Amino acid sequence: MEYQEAKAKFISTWGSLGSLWGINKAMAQIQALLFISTKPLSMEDIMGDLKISRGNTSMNLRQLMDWGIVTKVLISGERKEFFTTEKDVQELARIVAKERSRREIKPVIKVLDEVSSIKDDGTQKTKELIKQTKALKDLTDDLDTLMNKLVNQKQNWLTKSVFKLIK
Amino acid sequence: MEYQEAKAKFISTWGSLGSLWGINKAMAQIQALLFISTKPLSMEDIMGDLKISRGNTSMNLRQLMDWGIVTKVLISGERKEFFTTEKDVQELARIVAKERSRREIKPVIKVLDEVSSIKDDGTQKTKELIKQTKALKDLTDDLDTLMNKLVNQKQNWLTKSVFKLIK
DNA sequence: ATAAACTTTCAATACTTATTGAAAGTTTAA
DNA sequence: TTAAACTTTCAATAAGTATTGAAAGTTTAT
Repeated sequence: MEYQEAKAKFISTWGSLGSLWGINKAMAQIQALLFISTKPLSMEDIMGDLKISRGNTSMNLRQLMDWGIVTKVLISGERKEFFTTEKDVQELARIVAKERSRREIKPVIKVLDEVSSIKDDGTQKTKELIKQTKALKDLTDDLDTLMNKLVNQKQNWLTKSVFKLIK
Repeated sequence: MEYQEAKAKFISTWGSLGSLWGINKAMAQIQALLFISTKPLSMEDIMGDLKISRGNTSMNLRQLMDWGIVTKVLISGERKEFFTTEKDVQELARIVAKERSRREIKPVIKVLDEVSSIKDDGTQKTKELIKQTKALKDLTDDLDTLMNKLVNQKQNWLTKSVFKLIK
């Protein structure tokens, strides 16, 4: 496999995988492109390479910056803006985990908590609703806590954690 | 909040959350309905309660059965088929984790492995592609391993794991 | 073997989400 | 201050997904 083919395969796979880590295709592809680039890229570079429109590029770069995954870099002598992504995969994982927790998991925990706190009117179906949503709330809470714990151990958190659990 | 309101809120939240655990809205809503039901439900029951068509119900029930989350139950004296979902949240989490690993994560690891194994032609950009996809592959691999480890500890795996990591 | 009861399939359609591109907005240099 | 260089916005539209509903298929009882 040649460089071009490998690059295309990587970007396309990472793009369609976006949904797995909660972002859309174009966002994921832009991030992938920056991730394997040896230097910051301009909007023109990105548009050209991925063959997407200026508007699309602009909006998705902004979202990536909102997530804290991509940053603008100013290159002296250049009028255009250039962009880079976080290059360390561990740090990238930390950012993604934190954002997803904040954006998606925490709000769900809140709803589950509300629902599981309704008054027990003594009927079977109410008891079941309370019991099951409570169980789901506890599970979600535990998973969220675990994820944040993992991710906050800066150095080599993953290897260490895997090791702890294996032994 | 009354039973009906709480039930509706739960089903709707769980439905829109489907994407978080990798299934579609109708699938998630059917599962949610079964999850808080005190007895198995027929296709009619589900269609009526969620106000979705027969075809939609049939297809999504089938998918839920493919995932191993929902099972048919035969009720003697009844001609119709009835359905239940796994009621234990821990077991549910195990199933979901395993399926997602198999369907999504493993295939990605394979691609990352292929891409990171291209011949190093000595250029900067090839070196960067290899280095970064390798790092991503290792991370994904570790996360997948960790998830499967977690999930295979049958009893109270989550609480235990959280405890281990905290202390 | 027939028909009623029930389930599945799938082409048509509705709904949702992503993308374009050109106009409006902003910044910089002279 | 002007205009060129660049970025953002957003209505229109395309692309992608989910849903319907009716016809075809299957099972069961007689």
